[in-house]
Amino acid sequence: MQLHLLHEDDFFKWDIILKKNSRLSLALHTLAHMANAPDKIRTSADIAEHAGTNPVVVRRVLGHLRLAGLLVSEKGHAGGWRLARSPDKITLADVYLALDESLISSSDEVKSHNCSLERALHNRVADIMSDIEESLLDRLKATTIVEICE
Amino acid sequence: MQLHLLHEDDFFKWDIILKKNSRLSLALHTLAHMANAPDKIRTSADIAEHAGTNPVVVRRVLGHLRLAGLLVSEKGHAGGWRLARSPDKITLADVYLALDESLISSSDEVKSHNCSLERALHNRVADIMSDIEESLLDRLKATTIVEICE
DNA sequence: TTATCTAGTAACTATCATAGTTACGTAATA
DNA sequence: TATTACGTAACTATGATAGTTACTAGATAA
Repeated sequence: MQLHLLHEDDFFKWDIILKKNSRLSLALHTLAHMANAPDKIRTSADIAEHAGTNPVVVRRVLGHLRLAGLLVSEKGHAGGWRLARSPDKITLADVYLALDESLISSSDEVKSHNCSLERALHNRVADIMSDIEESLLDRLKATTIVEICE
Repeated sequence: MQLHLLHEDDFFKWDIILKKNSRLSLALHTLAHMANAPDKIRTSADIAEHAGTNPVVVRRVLGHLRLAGLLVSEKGHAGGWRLARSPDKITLADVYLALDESLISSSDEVKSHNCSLERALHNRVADIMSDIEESLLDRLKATTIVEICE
């Protein structure tokens, strides 16, 4: 039925490219607004309305930023979200890493590389992908949240 | 029903990140094998079996490379696929661009940026994304198909 | 001429990631 | 004690991708 069952040499995959993913945008959007008025506490409902999405989605995304120590949240009356530290100490790399995405997906399913060509190919490309991710991070580290809303 | 209908300030999106996408891998895999034996003509069925996928998928992906002038294909008896030029003249950037993917997706749906903050944010991030894609391309241009299978 | 082989492509299905949504538990406070 | 807001599970809807079937067009061998 499926051709790839016929061949044990399971195909390996890399991906650069983009994902249909608005988490990064939502995170940056929110952080930028917070940087402009750091003392204001915002509820997920406020943020969702401003960003045109749903409070649960907001809590989901900002939860990653909380885990990464970029935001703090408080429950109950007068609760909500605020920056955990000065916005000039938060870089785009912090945000990117907080969202736990990776530029490179070298599939785990890399099994038997029968031919040496495939092994070589895999290693070469993996090295290049590492280079690329490193330079991506360097570029993101160079910009803080404050700078993107000046 | 949908909150984003309540707010005209339609949210804009960027994406870095990766897509679940094996086209790049299939393309590189195939090109690397062709570089090793440039005179051999390969059918989509051969390639599919070796890559563990389906001939139609192969023709779909390689079709992009043909449009980009990296491969040629011939129909009929003894037809199939081969390199359109020397593999040391094909860089990873050629392949990446042939597949018509873009690292950056600054959504077309960027409508009204009501607040100036959003305009600034959008412009800043777009600039950074351009930087990143440029350096990605530079890195990919630096490696040829021949080099990834040495 | 005819059979065969191969690319090109449309159309459909299956799978998966994501976002959106509802619902409810937990914690804080007026 | 009622209210507010986060935390999170569970479900649905949507869209991208790959896989698959089936067909057409073109090229060659017999």
